[in-house]
Amino acid sequence: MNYAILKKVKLFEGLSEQELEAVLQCLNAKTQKYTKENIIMLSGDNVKDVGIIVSGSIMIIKEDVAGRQNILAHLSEADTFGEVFACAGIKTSPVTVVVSSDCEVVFVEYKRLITTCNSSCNFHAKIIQNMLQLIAQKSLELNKKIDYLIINSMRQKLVMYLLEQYTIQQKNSFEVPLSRSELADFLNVDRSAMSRELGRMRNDGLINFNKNMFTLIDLQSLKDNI
Amino acid sequence: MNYAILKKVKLFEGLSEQELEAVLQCLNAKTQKYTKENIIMLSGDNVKDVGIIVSGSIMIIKEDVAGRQNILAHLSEADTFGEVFACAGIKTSPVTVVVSSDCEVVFVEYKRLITTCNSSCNFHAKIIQNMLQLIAQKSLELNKKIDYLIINSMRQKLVMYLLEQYTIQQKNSFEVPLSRSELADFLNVDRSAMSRELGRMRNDGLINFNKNMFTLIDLQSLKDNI
DNA sequence: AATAATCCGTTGCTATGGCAACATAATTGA
DNA sequence: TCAATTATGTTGCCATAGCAACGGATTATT
Repeated sequence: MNYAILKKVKLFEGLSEQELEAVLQCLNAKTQKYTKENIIMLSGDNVKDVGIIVSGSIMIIKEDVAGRQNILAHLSEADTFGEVFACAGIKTSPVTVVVSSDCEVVFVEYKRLITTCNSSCNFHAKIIQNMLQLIAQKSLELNKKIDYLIINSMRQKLVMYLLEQYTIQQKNSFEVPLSRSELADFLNVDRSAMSRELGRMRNDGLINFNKNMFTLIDLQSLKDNI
Repeated sequence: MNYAILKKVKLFEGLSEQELEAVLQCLNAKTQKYTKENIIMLSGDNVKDVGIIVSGSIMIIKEDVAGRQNILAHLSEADTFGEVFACAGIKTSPVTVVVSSDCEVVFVEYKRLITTCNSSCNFHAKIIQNMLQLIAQKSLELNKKIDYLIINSMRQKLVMYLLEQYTIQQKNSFEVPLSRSELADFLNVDRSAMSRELGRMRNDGLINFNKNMFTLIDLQSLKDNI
């Protein structure tokens, strides 16, 4: 077990190393390795355990009825997945989880995670508190995702995304962490149409870009486009 | 205080009447009345407390950058709102809450809700457990909302909605709980365009409707339209 | 290095659906 | 009861964006 990473897991925040070891034992933790493109969980699959990413990264995606993919989230080291479904007590997953770069995942049994067992596992209370925060924050992320989805102009979506990156990275020039097709899937638009719109925005003197480096030229006009 | 309703609140599940009274005292519960159309909380407002609906109903909405409204949820008696934001520890609300029919809301202080105070309030543990489930389930609802939003054909959205109502109500003919404009806001489409599409679906022999009564005529073809 | 595979931009075509403007029906309120 | 307001349906216009098909560029594979 990679304790260096596991210590950083939000779910285990505030636990001593000893407690952490005990937890993992108590939760019947098991490590599993996956290679890129593999599917860890398919929408409709039985939700078994909560996954903790120890290395690599994954994507949480949804497919609409036409089969188009939509990226809900990118997760990497020390992130967890499946806890919401576990806590909500549903049987099948509403999302698909795919490996985005070779990864190692520790699975723990969720039943034991949220039900206080015997007195020797009194860290459960702490874990439940952590879980509460974690799930609330994930809920907020979905909320934000919805902000993107309810916009129905592609340019607005792009502006919103770029301004958000600008806010995060605090620079006019920054690298976007998504490939073009990933960005399109994230914004729920067609890749080629997005490519065209990015070109238009460049023509309009709003932005510039080269590969994944984007430069916001006219911030004010960009904001006016929202 | 209307204990008959408060007893049904998910958050207080498993509490005795005495405990419930103690909780409300401990949480500094205060009742507030609102009339239709009023705004209980505006997107961007400071999140203060958790609201519990004792009578009437409300809507949780989001506005996109262009000002178009999107209905996230309808809540009524014994439902709660604001708990996610409270638990996530954010300061401003990402959603707007409007009164949909005259209502009475009990507000409780969320800080006290999730932090165990003194020993006399040992029901906190129970409440936290309830909170965990509640938030997880709300997260799932957002997940479902996203299912609607990522679809980009209006007919598919409508079919999805109607089939869901069919599943819930177990009848080929049923009343939809939303007005036309509410349905449009819920599906994130233009009302008049939706009206047109509903007409097309009727012409195509898929459905029939009169006011809020809908009849699914050709279930198979409907499903094929997904 | 050569080939294959993937990524990304380009472009033409076209259906979809947003918007506006109006008509009619239903509901509310005085 | 009548007027006013609101809800819903209708329709024309047209911009947006999806789709498909292709080509060049970049990356991976052997």
